[in-house]
Amino acid sequence: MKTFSDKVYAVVKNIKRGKTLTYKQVANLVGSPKAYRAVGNILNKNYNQNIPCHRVTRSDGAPGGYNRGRKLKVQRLKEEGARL
DNA sequence: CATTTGACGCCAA
DNA sequence: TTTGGCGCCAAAT
Repeated sequence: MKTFSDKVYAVVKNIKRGKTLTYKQVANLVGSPKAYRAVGNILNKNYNQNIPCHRVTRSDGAPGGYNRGRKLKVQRLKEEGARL
């Protein structure tokens, strides 16, 4: 299945440790720079453990949201040494 | 099938 | 600088 959501998963899963991408960047990589909305929506409904969605942040520098609590997200990013 | 929602982004005031 | 409003996409209701 090669749908928009699958591409999003692929991109997010492809994020390496210590690397962070913004929703806009992900949307741009999947081929729809304006689908940033959908990116967040897809990750939100598909909170998957095998997908490092905590490495996807907002362009404003805010961590954004998370399905298990933003604190955890920020904590993980800090531990991984991800920089914005 | 139509409408609403959502972890957003950018621009104008 | 902060707030408000608009635009866009996919999935859920």
